[in-house]
Amino acid sequence: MDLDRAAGRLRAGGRRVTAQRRAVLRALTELGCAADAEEIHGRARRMHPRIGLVTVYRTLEAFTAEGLAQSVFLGDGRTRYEATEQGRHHHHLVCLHCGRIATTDECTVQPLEGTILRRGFEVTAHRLELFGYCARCRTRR
Amino acid sequence: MDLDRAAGRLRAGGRRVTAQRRAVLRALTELGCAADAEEIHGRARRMHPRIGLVTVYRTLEAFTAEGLAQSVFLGDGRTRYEATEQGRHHHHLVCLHCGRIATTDECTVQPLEGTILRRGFEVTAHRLELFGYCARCRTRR
DNA sequence: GTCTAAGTGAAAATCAGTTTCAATAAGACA
DNA sequence: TGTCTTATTGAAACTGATTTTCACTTAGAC
Ligand SMILES: [Mn+2]
Ligand SMILES: [Mn+2]
Ligand SMILES: [Zn+2]
Ligand SMILES: [Zn+2]
Repeated sequence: MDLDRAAGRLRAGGRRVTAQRRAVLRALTELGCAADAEEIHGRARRMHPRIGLVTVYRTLEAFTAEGLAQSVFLGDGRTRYEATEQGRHHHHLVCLHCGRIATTDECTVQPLEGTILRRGFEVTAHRLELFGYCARCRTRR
Repeated sequence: MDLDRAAGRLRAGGRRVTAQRRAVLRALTELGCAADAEEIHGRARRMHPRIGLVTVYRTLEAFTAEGLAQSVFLGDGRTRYEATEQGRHHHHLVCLHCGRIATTDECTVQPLEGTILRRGFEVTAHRLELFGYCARCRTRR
């Protein structure tokens, strides 16, 4: 998500574009997958040293509301975030041994959503995370 | 999961079978899907009035480690738990309007696990939650 | 029955995330 | 460009979920 597009979305939502928000947006894209608030704060500080962690939390909330970011839960007690990709989505493969995160663009959930709709429930979103052992950890262990 | 089976699994893991753990196990099966620690505590108290919330947390941790229970994350800031069904699993449909939870036994994730394995990552578990609007909330709103 | 380590409860601590409030600064408008 | 309104910010205090500490209890092995 480039800055202009993001700025437009924020303004469309009645929100202001601040140096802090630009810093968080850049941190988010630089960090890639599933970064937590502390990590995002640390990275955002490089561009805007005075930014507070509170502002990072508030910004992530605003970004999520405007569809610029989305939350990811990996079960480690903190909420993680990543920039949303327009019209696409991916899922995470979490290695239970080393903690590294890989991703898949493949998603086999849509057909299931159809079946569920036939039962009356309209699915608008889903979360899928896969856990196991990455190639590295599977061989040398 | 019946008591004998559960007791066996606990003992196999070097753990003891206590009145508190029996109460939590029963609470878990009575409550069904995705109950949080407070709810489980409230229910367990009916059978064992002196049980503390701390013990409930510790028991849920033990049960999870022994495969008797599993955690569920619905994104509301608390960890939820449910008894594991042997050899089966299901997924949750969370209504974004009324909060009610429905379930599906259908799971389209396994073929994806195969594809992923071909890339070297061995999937041992997955979490899938679906969000949207239930029949009730979809019609009358 | 005795013994020992696992388990328990209450209180205190931790940790992620939220709220409060006074100061700051987008950006609409003159 | 300057003025004004109101969203945003940072620091400190707070909240709510979960964990840790520690003295006491008890399951279950012998
Ligand atoms: Mn990702
Ligand atoms: Mn369930
Ligand atoms: Zn790994
Ligand atoms: Zn509903």
